[in-house]
Amino acid sequence: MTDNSFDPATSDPRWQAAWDDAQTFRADSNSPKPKSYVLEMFPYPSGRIHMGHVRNYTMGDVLARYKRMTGHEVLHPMGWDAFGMPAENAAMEQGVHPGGWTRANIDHMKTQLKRLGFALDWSRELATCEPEYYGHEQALFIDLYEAGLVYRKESEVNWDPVDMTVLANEQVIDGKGWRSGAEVEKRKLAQWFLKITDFAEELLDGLGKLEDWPDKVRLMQENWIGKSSGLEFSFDLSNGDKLPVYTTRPDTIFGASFVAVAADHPVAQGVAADSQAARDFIAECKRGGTTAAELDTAEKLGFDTGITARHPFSGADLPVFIANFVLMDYGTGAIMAVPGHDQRDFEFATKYALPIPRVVAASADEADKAFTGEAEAGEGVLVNSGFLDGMAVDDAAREIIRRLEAEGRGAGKTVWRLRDWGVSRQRYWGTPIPFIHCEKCGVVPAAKDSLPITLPDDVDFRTPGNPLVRHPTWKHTSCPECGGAAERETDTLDTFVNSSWYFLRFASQPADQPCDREEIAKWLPVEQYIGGIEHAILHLLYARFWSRALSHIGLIDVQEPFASLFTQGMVTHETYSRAQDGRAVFYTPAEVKRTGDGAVLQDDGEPVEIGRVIKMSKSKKNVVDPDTIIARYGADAVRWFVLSDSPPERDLPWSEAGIEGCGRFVHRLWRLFAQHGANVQGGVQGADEALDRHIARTVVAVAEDIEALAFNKAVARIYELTSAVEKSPASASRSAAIATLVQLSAPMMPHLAEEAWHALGQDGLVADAPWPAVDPALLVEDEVTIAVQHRGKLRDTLTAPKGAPKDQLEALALGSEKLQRSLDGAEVRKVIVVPDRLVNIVT
RNA sequence: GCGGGUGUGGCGGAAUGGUAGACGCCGGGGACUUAAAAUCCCCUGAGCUUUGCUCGUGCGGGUUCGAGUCCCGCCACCCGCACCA
Repeated sequence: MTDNSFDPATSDPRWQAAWDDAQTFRADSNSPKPKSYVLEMFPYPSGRIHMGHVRNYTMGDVLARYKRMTGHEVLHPMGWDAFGMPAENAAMEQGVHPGGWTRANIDHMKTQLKRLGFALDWSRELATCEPEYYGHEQALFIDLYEAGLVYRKESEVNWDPVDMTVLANEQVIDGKGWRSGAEVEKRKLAQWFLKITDFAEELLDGLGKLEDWPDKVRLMQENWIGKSSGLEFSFDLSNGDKLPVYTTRPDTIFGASFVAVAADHPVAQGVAADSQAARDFIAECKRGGTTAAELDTAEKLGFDTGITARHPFSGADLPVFIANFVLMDYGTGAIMAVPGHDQRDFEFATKYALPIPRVVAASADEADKAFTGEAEAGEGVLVNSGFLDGMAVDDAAREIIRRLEAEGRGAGKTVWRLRDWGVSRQRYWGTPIPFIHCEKCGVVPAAKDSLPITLPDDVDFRTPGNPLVRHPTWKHTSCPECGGAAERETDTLDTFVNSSWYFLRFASQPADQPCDREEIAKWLPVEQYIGGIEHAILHLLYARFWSRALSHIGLIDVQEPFASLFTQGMVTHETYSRAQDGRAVFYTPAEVKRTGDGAVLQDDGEPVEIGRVIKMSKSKKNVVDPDTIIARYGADAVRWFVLSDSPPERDLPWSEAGIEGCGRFVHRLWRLFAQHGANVQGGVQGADEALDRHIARTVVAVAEDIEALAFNKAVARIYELTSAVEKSPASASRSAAIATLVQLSAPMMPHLAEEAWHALGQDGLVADAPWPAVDPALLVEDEVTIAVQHRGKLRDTLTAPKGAPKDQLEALALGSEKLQRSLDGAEVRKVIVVPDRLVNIVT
């Protein structure tokens, strides 16, 4: 080896081709090795990959390559979440077909991913927009229907009257359609739903077993499912009606001083029918924002209906208000308000001068203690509550439920926040819902042998509305039951359905069914799933639901598809801008040159303002293009950068200086390998024990770091070992260290590692090499450094034999000149000895 | 407002209750070179009366022989949200 430079432009493609030719990363379902399924969330084919993808897929890749080296049969697939609105937007804006646009994007992005040298099994690639995928999804949808997990009901949508289309929430801006600017209407449509609520309890319980999921994600899902238990009972109203309310604090029932209903509650509507004031108030409630933050800070408002509600125990007449803080779609849309023990009720009661009785106190003798400006939601004993007095909160709640149930006036009830999943989308670019509307037979599933029901290609997006509805022939078919003329369902499925089972199809892709039970059992669950926190709730909950639902119908036997979940941080970059006509104009990093602590625009040399480091986004122009970076530094430098420095769960600030440093390190490593190749021919002898120990330590530590996904730490250790090897004189140990270093860096810098492996004269691919073995004897240190402290402050460090007895360490420490100077003759009162660590002298 | 998280040099960050700042970036100095680039070596938390000492992990307390780490109370920022009765 005489060539002293490493050229990624020629080396990267060479090794990528070598892996392809050898089908190195093809997963064998029949392998006897232990399996490992490593999966990253598959991308939406938007057109180009971004740094977030690079970071996500590099993490998974390092793990996949490492797992291969440690003797696992690894499944590491890739595919495309290929249905969705951006393709239809492109169709409308650019006049291209969504399918053509999507497939071109896939081609391009696949090329980009290949440039990064990912160890992917491309033979299992799938795109959800292909009939080979969505046809099976249609079959699954029919299966779920037959199992009673699919139904239709009326539901409200955002309707854009100009574009004649349904809008997603994110497409409604200030109540107007994002494209047309038209006032959005609420329309009721019959839509398809999946019965996720049947699995609410299971999905909640299952979270407890997902120990390798972030607590944060589990908590978010728990809150989303939102189980609460309480009491539902009815008040008798002064107008003769009954008003059912739901409460989670039945124990505080004697503290109820008013009753409140939501603005769209039937009672409110009834009052509004002949009261202009009520109508005005209801309109006002609807004007305010509906987010939690808005509502929380908004003033509590109420409208006294004049109706009263008879308290079920005290018999008191409580006023009934319409209140802006009561939600119609939770519980019964009406509450008993207990101001003493609920902060919202407290604020309301204070504002409208309603009584605030105390019914829970720390002890019985504090029954009349005043409130200190806020409600008390804590534990205690019941007071001022008749037959409940003296009881603990939990016991009182049970007693109230028992009594009301015995009297047939109410019942304990569990209420969930989780609602059924609406999967209908009135769009073209999605999986056609495999149902047929027949005038005679009603809505019937398509025959399984008629699947896939494919999308028509001859559509145009110049006319408003869903092309499937407008298409001259597509929807016309015959009824599978009676054979008569019938129409296809023109709704398509939510794209979250596509991503709810793709990980199954990766593991097993028979032609005649969605997946094979045995093969699924072989590969699932996914050992490590990696993706963004933005999918913490919906995607991950839906995927868990689908696994359960498909298990429920006997297709697979997987309750939890993802054994371990990791959510990586975002890739960020500082922003560059100038104020122009009172607005900020942003510039891309490529247009800007950093100058020490400032930055100037390349074009005019004038300064630009350096803004906050935030997530890369097109609108702020703080993006760097992976292709440009790969072209300049090579794939390995980019991979190394996204693994370095920042812990993977935190944000990664991209910087030009940082990637340059990584590029330098790649070449530095190469020089080490290349020089060694030149030197080794003499056959170097001799051992270097310190280096041997360092290698052994590093091999173990890097393995631990990779398994913990602590890539930044693994990187630091490789830096350290590199420096140590560079500084060490020629020896057999050094030769061994260099081969080891190649193996250690192989998961992270696979191209360089292959090139070096080859140059060192090793056979085959380093991708197929095992993880380096370690002699356990080398991990045992025989000398340790002891810290010598005086009153907890470091005064000296000493070397001592490992395992030295306490008195020996104490004597050694007391012999330290530096310590004695610090002691300055003071009386030693106590000596703390921590074996192999430190001696602390207390005076 | 509620829930969760984070806070350590100029920057990204290390650190089972036991030597704070590993490793990288930036910066400074030097070597090599006609010169530059590349590369290599050294320095790089602050302060001071500099063989060394003092201070220092958002702020204020506490526990401990010893606290970045544990406890209590604050502050700032980030993320999530559904007034869930």
